[in-house]
Amino acid sequence: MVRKTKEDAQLTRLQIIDAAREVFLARGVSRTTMEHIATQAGVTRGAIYWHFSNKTELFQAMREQVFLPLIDRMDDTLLVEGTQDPLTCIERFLCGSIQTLNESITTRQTYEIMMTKCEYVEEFAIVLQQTLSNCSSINEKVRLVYERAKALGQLHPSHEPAQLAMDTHLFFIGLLNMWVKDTEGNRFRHQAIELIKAHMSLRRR
Amino acid sequence: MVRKTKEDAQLTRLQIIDAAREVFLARGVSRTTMEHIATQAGVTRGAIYWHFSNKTELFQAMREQVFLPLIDRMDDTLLVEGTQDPLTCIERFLCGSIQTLNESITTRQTYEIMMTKCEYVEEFAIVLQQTLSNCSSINEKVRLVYERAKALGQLHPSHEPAQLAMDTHLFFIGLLNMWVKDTEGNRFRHQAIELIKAHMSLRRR
DNA sequence: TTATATACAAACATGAATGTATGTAAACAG
DNA sequence: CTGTTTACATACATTCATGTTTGTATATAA
Repeated sequence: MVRKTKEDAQLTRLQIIDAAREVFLARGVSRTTMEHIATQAGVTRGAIYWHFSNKTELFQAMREQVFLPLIDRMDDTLLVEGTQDPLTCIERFLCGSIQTLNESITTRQTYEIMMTKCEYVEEFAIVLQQTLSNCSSINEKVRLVYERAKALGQLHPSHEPAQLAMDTHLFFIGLLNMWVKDTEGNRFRHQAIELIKAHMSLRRR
Repeated sequence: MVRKTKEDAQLTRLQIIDAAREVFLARGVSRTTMEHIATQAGVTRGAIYWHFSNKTELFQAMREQVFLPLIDRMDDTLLVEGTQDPLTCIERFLCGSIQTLNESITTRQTYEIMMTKCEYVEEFAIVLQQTLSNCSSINEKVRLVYERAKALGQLHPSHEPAQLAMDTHLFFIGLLNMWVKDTEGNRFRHQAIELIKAHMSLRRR
């Protein structure tokens, strides 16, 4: 059972990433051994070291699997103007993210790993910086939409788009945090959508 | 240089905790070795194992050093009613927490460790649960204060205290997260107070 | 058809890190 | 003044994870 076809190889690669995600979630990234992942994937460490040079690279692959498509979706939802009124745009974006978490186990697990099962030091410190700059760009985009809302007179005159955007952004970071940490699912998960709507209704004139 | 007096012993205990905090911050909890901590503290592993049975216990000690006093302060600020109007109460509580982070290096470092340099698995999973229940109680207290505000007619009639509390709570979690992660200090740290005031002003009638 | 590169498995060598056990000098109790 | 306990340092044994090397069967290119 060696030397598979190229497609077979890509399949084991995906199996390894899947296995890594499971084990990372259960044992934390640091305590996870290549051996753990190999066993979970039904291969040997040799296979893993063939596809990835070390655990960090494997972690990055797992991360990109969910984050790259997510960034694309963000632009679609937030920046396609004209179709909807701005505030609904933001609301949809926030709800959409929660919905993705609800529907995609992979995304959910990856978020949980990144928030509570990973230490951002040395090679991983970059990830934190990437996340931060990602946050900045979200914030920027939300601000632009609030600008449009203000131009359309949908906001209270005393509210500044920049501050509203930051407030929404921080609210959402908090929501994501609690959503992910609330693994029992009783407290936040099923009322997240309501919370978003309540948050947005604070802004509507 | 052995067998210090009891006070000396307590002092080395504190030195060990200090050293642990420094090393945890720099290398992450998992990658930190007892040897690392010992070297930083200027003792041997023997000293550490005398005071703490393992790394987890040492971590807990470091954590309690800042979190126990913090919980006390929270009650004081939030629950002493009558002196101030409710909304100012909340605002003061939020600003006070940020101020503590600004003033106390120990608190700041401990928060950073707990947010980005620690994996919440196995023995550490309890910490996450503790933090969550802590959050619930904060949320509860904030809600009570919003109830008072509503009774005093300080809120828009359409705003429910429970939802406002959750919104404020999530905003604050997000703010803490970004504050801590923004180690360069240029983006969030110096505008945190403004953000809190803007957030609260959204609520005032 | 043969040579080579691929996709792994298996074996090996090395380097930690942990916990414990033992040693020891000084504080303290009597 | 002596015995005991304290507060460590030192030494030891064990476990374990990593990266690399080697082996190998098969796809694939030529």
